Amino acid sequence: MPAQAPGKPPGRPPTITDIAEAAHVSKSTVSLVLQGSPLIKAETATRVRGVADALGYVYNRSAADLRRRASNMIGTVINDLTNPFFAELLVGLERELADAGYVTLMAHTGEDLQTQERVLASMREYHAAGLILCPAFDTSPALLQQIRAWHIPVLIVVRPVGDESFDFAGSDNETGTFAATTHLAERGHRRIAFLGRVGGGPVYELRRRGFARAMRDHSLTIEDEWLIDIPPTREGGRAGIRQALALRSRPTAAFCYNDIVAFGALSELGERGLRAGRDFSIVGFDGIADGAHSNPPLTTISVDPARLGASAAQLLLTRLREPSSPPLRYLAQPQLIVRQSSGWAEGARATTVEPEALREPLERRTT
Amino acid sequence: MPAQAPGKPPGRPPTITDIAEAAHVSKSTVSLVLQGSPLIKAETATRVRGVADALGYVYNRSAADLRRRASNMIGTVINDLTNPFFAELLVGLERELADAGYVTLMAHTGEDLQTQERVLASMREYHAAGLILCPAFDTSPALLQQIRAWHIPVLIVVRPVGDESFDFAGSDNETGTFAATTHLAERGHRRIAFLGRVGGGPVYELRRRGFARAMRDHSLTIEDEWLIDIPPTREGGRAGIRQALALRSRPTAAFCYNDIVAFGALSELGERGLRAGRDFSIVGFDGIADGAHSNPPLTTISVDPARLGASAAQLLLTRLREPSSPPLRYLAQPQLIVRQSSGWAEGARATTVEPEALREPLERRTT
DNA sequence: AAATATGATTGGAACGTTCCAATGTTGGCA
DNA sequence: TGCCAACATTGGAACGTTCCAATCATATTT
Repeated sequence: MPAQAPGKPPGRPPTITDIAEAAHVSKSTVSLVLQGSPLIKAETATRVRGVADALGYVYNRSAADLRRRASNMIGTVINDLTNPFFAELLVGLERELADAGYVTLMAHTGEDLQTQERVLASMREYHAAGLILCPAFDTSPALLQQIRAWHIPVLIVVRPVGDESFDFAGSDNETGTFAATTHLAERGHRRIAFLGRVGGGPVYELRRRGFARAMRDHSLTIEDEWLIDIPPTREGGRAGIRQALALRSRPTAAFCYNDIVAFGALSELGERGLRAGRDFSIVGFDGIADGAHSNPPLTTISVDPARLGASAAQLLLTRLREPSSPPLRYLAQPQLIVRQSSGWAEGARATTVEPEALREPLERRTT
Repeated sequence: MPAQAPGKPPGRPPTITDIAEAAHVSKSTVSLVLQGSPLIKAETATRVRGVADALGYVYNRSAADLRRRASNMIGTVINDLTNPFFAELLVGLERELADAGYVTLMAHTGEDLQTQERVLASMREYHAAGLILCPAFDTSPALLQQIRAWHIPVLIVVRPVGDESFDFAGSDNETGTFAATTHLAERGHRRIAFLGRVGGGPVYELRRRGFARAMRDHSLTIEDEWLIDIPPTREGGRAGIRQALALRSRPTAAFCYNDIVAFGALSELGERGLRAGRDFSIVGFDGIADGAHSNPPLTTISVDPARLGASAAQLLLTRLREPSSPPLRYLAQPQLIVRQSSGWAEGARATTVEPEALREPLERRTT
């Protein structure tokens, strides 16, 4: 602990040169010690370290970064932290990076392309060792090409952009949606709505495809009006349910683009005196923590966002180690978690006892 | 845009010296131009800027930071991003900092004191211009004294720690809770539970005090068993309701320590076939976005976390401008938002029409 | 016409690291 | 005794900025 008087002005913080003097070695030696180099004799190293502590030395990364032409910062760009999915992803990401000795330079775009461009440029100035990008909607592949010219490793997360030549971590959207829809079909639902964006990009496309495939596999037709175009928000979920309930050939269940939409749906159902899982079935996608404690608890396709974040970090770290290996790719296999929001269709009867809802033992103190 | 070939090796990025040469000025001039100094003639400035763009120049902050002995990074330490309250806070924070030309070095502690200490030290090495700290539970004032000795401005957020000599941004917990409890009392509830931690630190104390004061003001007594000790999590909310409903003198309403707890409570009520707002009343605290779309929508005390974050950022920026002004302090005045989760007690009848639920017009695309 | 003020530009020494090449210092071996 | 290898350590030139003091040109005042 430095013996710096609380009120006193800084007074020129010690540098490796100061340590070198005090320890009667050269600054090169000190530098090597601080880097944990095996070149230095063990006893010298401990002595130097002792002196450093005694002087209250603080490593100066600006200086090191300047000389090394690199930093230990990873720039992380998130499009919507308001969605717990991304918050949880970020948590997993940051933890993994910190464990590896990296520090997270974080920026939020709120889906704004200009902001996105600005923060990326800023991260470049700061010499970020790598970038993790959850691209905003409509991010152009051109931007990525540009970043590539910066010669700084980028990992795209969640939403694929551009060709397959970029490192990518995401989830298997088609398989996940297929599982979700199949689950509803197996519970006897024949009229199933899809609540989400039309033309919302590749992720939407894949989910819609999984939905269509599952319907086909169960010989169910899809009425056009069941594909309900809403923004992927809680508000959107509400609106989607309102629309769905007003349809001629009214669905008895809905797959929701993500958990947020599903929450909106649950809310709207509740306000109409309907209970999800009994009067109407809802399945979400993402597996955010809140889903275990919504009303009712949400059946969803879990991609385990925190784990996805951790994997993404791992991928980038691998890339940093192997700058010129072929594109890396990680697709989380999502998992169906059955909770109370999805039930049996009228007429169809449960032949077995419903499985108890899976409930995470997660226990975290908050606020 | 730099005309750098996509595959080619970097090849020594241009520096101000290169620009100086190309523009036939000194590097001092270039430096001044980049800083937007008024000392330089306008036409020279534009010419230099032109050359810089042409060469694909990128400002090197490591170098600048080394020389200036300072950076434009603000270290932000969050204890629990998993709680949307903090996620929204972070969003507000980051946006404000970015607008002011600062970049956010973000770390998540997950309430772990060791992690907290580690990341703070790391931010110090990176020469953060200032720190924003949402302290983990049981953060010792000693840690803050230590940081003070670093001579780097710190702003404490949400949870006060140590004496009043630190800059602080938070919300008026007592008044907020008072309003929440009053709301329940005015709706005819006489047996009101308090779901939260006992001994959970100053924030808990203040909320409990506001609760007690409101009860007293309405001549209501508080049975000990109504003070239900649960962790401030969704799980905790569930457990709290289970306990509450099992009590001899069973409450008809509950104030929840935060919105997360309230969500757990709503979930548990739902699973027991009870409807919040009709069979039992729930009020939360924080005003996170999800509250507008829970089932049912949540009555809560809103502190507008995003705005709190923005204010916090402003406070720190002020401090950076005025390093030695007296301690700054910002207490957000929380606001009661009445939605459907709180209703009239049995027997008490609504004499006026219930106000329409306030619903934010927020519309954000996600995932 | 000299003196002074104002405006525009510049040299060069820092800032605190890293890392290459060089220098000592041992000890082993022929 | 001399030679070489292995081990420990070291000088010093970068890295790309900033900013002070100095210089040079031009305009204004006396």
